[in-house]
Amino acid sequence: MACGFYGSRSARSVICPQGGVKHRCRRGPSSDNRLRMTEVRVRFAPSPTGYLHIGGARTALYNWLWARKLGGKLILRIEDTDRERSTEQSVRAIFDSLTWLGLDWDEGPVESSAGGCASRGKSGPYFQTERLPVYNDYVARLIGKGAAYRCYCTKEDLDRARAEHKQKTGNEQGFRYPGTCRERTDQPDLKHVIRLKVPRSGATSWVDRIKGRIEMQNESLQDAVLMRGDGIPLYNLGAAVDDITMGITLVARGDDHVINTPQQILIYQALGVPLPDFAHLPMILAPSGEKLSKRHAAVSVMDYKEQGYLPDGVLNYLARLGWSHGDQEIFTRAELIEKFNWEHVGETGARFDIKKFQYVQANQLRMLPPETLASEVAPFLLKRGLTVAGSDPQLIAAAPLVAPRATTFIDAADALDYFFREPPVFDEKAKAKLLTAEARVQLTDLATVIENVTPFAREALEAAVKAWLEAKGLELKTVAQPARVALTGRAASPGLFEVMEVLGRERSLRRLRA
RNA sequence: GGCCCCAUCGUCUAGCGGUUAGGACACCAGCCUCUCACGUUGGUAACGCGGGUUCAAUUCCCGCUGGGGUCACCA
Repeated sequence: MACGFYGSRSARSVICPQGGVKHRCRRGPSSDNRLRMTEVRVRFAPSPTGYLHIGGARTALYNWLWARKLGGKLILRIEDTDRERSTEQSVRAIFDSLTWLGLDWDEGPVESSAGGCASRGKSGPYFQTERLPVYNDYVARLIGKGAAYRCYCTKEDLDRARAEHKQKTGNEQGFRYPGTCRERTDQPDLKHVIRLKVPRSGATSWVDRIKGRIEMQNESLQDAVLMRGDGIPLYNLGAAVDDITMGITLVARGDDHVINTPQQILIYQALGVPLPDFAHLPMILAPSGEKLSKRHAAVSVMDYKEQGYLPDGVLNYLARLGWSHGDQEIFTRAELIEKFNWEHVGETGARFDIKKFQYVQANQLRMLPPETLASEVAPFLLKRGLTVAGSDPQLIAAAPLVAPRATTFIDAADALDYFFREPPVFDEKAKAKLLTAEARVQLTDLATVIENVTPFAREALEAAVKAWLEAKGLELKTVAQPARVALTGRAASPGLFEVMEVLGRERSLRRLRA
């Protein structure tokens, strides 16, 4: 990818904000009717300042589900206006993560086959730093309407004012721009930022698709900086202008943006353009209740890929974390698309629970057809030094045996190991305990018993072995464990006869006689 | 601290005035069984507090408490 206007500095590990604010108003009337009239256009607008974390992935998922459910469009927009922190590597991480999850976008930047960066869709470009003329245009309009103004205050001026505020109130927080340049009439050609001219009275409100009606008094709002001194837009300007020019009909984003929404609405209103719907998703919390960070769990989407999770497992868990559909816990992708709605998105921050995640993931793993499980687990086998083709019939035969015993592909690969390693790795403890001289004699007999069983399949094997045991007055459990260790090297495995069947006659005999 | 948001088992949640407050994860016990899982049966476990409104509040309103978010020329 050569979307490279970031230089090659490496990504810092920055946690994308996905904070939370909640409310308890009744939901507004659904605007499904209106949405049905016009094309639904939603967007996922990450900033490329680190890996894509699961909170961001959940936001992307909900947007994607909504677009797919209603036949709308999902736009991917890269909010790279923080030049300090944005990296090309992070852009790639966003692409890779979304692609792995299978969350495809209809418009936005795409990696071209040549390895460069192309653009798909007609409302691009989709990198904010490539849209500077658009922001200049809108700033001029806002100033023309009296909704924004040039502010010549320097950083030092503001720092001084902040210090005074702190001295006076004893509080570092709560400083607000005093409005020094608000009514300034001379417009010298000096370095300046652009600020939003927030009305001094009145209130700004909207009916959030998740949180219901939210209202804020304008006097509690700041004259936020819209554009830096260097002409690069800040979040509120970039988001509002892009959502307008890209025709976004529903803005669904993290709950930490509730506070920015009034300012953005003010921009829409000043411009006289229709408002989109807003949906603010509660944040994902750590088990302790604080903001989830990498101290608590793997938070990068790609970490889960490496740990052998399934995209559908991740998506299923993320969907259920904060959204529900009655008592259903396990969903296919198609069901998610069919059943998702904003009405059943919860208003409370949800704690990340790895156990529940694993449960959901394990269920998704078990739903895979043997062929798919085989081809997906093959790379994880390779990581253990076992070169097995994903299409290997023996692998496909073994896959269903380990599926109910595994949560991730890593578990599955581990459980598959002895089918493909010759000789198997022995659990020394189990070997010492169970493969006694006495047991070995018995295993030799067992080998003889199964030697000519035809077909060499589980039912026939079980019948033959049981008949032999009965004749000798023995119970299966007396030979099962030694046999298991001889065949698999372990004290725990799938059923003995299934294992023998997959191993085949030759190898089963060899291992029993070893 | 200001502003904003939230509040049902430990966790994720169902509930949208009258329910034995349901499900799932986790946990405990039993069953199944060649081991380990899967599966299955049962169990422990919740409406934060105080006022209203109402014949009736988990549910509606207010306050309190608690938790969270946000107060940048970050997003």
